[in-house]
Amino acid sequence: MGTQLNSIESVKEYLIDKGINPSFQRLKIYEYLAKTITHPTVEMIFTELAKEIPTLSKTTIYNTLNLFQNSGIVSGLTIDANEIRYDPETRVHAHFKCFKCGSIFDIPVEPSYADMVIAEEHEVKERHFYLKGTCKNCLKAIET
Amino acid sequence: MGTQLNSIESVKEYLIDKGINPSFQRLKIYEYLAKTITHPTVEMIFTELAKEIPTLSKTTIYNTLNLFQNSGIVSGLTIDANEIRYDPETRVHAHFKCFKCGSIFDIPVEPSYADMVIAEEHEVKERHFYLKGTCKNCLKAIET
DNA sequence: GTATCTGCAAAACATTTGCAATTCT
DNA sequence: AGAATTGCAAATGTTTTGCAGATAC
Repeated sequence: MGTQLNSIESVKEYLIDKGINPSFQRLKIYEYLAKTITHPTVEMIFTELAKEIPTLSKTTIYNTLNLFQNSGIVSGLTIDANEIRYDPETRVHAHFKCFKCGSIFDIPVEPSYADMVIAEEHEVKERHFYLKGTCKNCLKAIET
Repeated sequence: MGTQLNSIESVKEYLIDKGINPSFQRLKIYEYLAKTITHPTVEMIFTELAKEIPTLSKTTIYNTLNLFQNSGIVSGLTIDANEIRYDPETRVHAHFKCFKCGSIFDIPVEPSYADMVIAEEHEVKERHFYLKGTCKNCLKAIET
């Protein structure tokens, strides 16, 4: 998972292991996701990587992220309409989105948490927990 | 909340109580939401209500739903990108969306559930729990 | 008669699709 | 050469915005 992949070499091995042909663009996109904690949108990924890869197109980013999602190594977060954010962390955790500054924070969850929703007889494959409100940074800014 | 509002009169009282001017369109939109368990999209609301109100426009539905959300009587569910679904139920509960048929089910949660995510020092105002997978109806269909 | 509400048409975005050019082996 | 990948341009689909006409008190 994301956090241990600090070199291009280890990203390469990781993608191969997941059955994904490690093209230059795919490596760079996964590497960027793995080192970024902000759960970026396609726009953010594009803006950042286009500095290094001037020929990069958003279509490739969309293609690549869809491929990553289908391979189960990235999940798409639809915390708000009109933007998908991408997360290379596949363990169960929650997300907090701040109304004011728009930041998204990872929030740890109790280990037993995931089991507390009884899904009747449905077969559950994904669990998403989103909290929204005002983040501690913005609260601090208001106080003063 | 939604479930007790079975007459136009009680919807009217409810909207007035929430500080919302109960226009004809607003009454009809809220009434429809309250009696519908499928968490409809704007498209679905439009298709259904346009039968009764031929002059109705989607703009009015968007305006009205945004108004309802700002007044806190409806919440918008962004379970998937590219569609917002609307829910007049404001108590904490989870939603299950079926990959196959697209249906959304309400799922009850343990009373203590909502407190199990520690949001550090963030001020939490909304909690969304989304499960995805294959619903029991689709599972049954596959068996046979 | 003035505020508000409605709804058409256009704009704004994010995402997907078709397809041609490019790259890799 | 052949298969996979990339990326431009156009299409799609949802939500928002500008504004003129209708409605209500």
